[in-house]
Amino acid sequence: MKKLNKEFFERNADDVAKELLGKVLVFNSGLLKKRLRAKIVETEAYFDENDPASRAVSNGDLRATMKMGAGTILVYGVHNNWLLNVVTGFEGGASAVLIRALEPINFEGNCSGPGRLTKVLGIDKLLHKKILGVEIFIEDSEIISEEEIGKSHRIGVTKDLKEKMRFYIKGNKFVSGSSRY
DNA sequence: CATATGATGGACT
DNA sequence: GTCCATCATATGG
Repeated sequence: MKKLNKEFFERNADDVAKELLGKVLVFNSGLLKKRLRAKIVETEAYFDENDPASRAVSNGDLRATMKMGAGTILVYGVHNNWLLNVVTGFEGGASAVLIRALEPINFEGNCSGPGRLTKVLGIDKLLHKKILGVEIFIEDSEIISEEEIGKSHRIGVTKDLKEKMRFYIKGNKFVSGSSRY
């Protein structure tokens, strides 16, 4: 199975977010000495200064990180959680895709939620600003058709865009969900 | 150093 | 649906 290359991420964040559904996230856990694999089932797209929900607006470090090359890993800490993102678009632009939920393939754990999945995998800010490829990368896999992709507003965001920027695989039980969603 | 701030999660009505 | 504990940053003095 081939790794997704940089070109895959050098596109609009919403396109990347949609196509990332069904792909396989691979995380080489040095701590567990194990290669963890999980299917991406839920994502969100974030943009630049024009996106009121993006932390690129108010956070200098995140803005700088999102303007780095496509395929850069961005780890955002909020509340007591780490959220895993991948920088998208071209260098100089500020956009990223947030990985919100995973379906575990070769391990056990509740990965239905951006904070949960990082906790289960053991991801923290050590990965911040690293490039997708060694510790963590994404493999090409099944393609989710447009009809199978559900869309909604982004979660927990105070000021969201009119556009629906959250994408998930319809009917997948690993998609994060509760009364709040 | 002090303080404000949540891309959350979980408990509760 | 609402409420709130919690804590690693970012930022300003």
